[in-house]
Amino acid sequence: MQQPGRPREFDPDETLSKIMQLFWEHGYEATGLSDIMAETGLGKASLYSAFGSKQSMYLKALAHYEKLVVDAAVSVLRSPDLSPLDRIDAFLSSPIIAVRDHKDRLGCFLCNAAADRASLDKETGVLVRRGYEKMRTAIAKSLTEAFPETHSDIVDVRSQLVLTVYSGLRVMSRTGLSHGILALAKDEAIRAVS
Amino acid sequence: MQQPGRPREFDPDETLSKIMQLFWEHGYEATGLSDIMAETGLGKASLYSAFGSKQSMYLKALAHYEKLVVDAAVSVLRSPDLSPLDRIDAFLSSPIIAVRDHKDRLGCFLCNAAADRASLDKETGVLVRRGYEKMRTAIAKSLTEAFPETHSDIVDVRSQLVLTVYSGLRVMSRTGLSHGILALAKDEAIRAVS
DNA sequence: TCCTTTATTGACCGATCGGTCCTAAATTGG
DNA sequence: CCAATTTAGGACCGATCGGTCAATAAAGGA
Repeated sequence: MQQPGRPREFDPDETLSKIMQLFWEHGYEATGLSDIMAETGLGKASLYSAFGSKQSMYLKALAHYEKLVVDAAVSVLRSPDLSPLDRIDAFLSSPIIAVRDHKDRLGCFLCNAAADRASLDKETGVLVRRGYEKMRTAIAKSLTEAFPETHSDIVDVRSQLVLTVYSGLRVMSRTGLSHGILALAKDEAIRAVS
Repeated sequence: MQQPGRPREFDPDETLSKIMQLFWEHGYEATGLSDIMAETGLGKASLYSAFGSKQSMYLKALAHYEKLVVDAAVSVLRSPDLSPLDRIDAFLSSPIIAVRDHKDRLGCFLCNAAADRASLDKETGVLVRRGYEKMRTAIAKSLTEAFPETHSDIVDVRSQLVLTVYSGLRVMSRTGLSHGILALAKDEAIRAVS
């Protein structure tokens, strides 16, 4: 079953991934329509008809990040193959490993968006908070599993700490800080919630 | 004693403070020369002759931030009126108080620069890392004072954790997150290094 | 007073920005 | 084969971008 009219020649999801990469790496203002056209190979009008304005592209890219990357992180935090504490370790280690193995200094799109756009654009703030909360909830679940006797208030506090450390690691990783220094903070954070 | 030629009609330091505010709040790309002209009341050419290109203005603004804000934070961390641990508490509380009392969602210019520019511009990365290191050293000094018997390696690790939490708090504060939630993480971080 | 030096002002520059529109191409159902 | 519908490509839009320049103004030294 297909709509009448000429079919589109690109995969919107794939294209959105490319747009996401650009905004993720360079931020909102530093990414031009021309960059997006070059990266996706699409014309301006195609992009507009598919995704709307630049602002709308950014929000869609952020939502796409939530679906791809945040949900993957949440999966790690629920992986049955690891102990609850090892899952949190893996969660906090991922930014460090990215730097160490792939010189990946993208950081976290949510964190970058927080610094870049959240104070200027309410919708961005809503999306970022939602993504953060997803991760915090998953962290809290792991902590509860690791320490069933701990009061839930304490779990909330500690999960917030883990999330804050994650956010800090991601941001600092963009400055070129060595992964060794980042790993220090991670290990101490794990110790703090154990 | 004065140079020959027409004297400038503005205070470069005051002007740089205004430029700093703009970049701090809106980031590099979202701040236009037109914004800077409006805020400072100066003509484009005056700005250029005094501070150089936009890129150079940004770096000077970042260095200005280091001198004003980072050094002030370091002073807090050395304040003789507070116990060493209370100084660290005050340091981590400042972003939360800013949100609570002044709805100040600027975050930390260093952290914003890290997310915004550091991965695109090496000089920005150098400045940001230098500012971070200043703060970390001051934190380490307070920790050593608070727990003289602790091994210096442990102090380094814990000071890095405090700095990471600070960075995370500052970034998350820009999303509109309530100060109550931020305070949770802060208290737990203090507990972790105590 | 006149010359040199520096600062201010506003016009001006080409390039690029985000966004629109029109035409041609490709598909459907009739 | 013929509308109707949707996409693709690219010319085009006014606005704004960062940056320069020449003319003018204001100071000091001689």
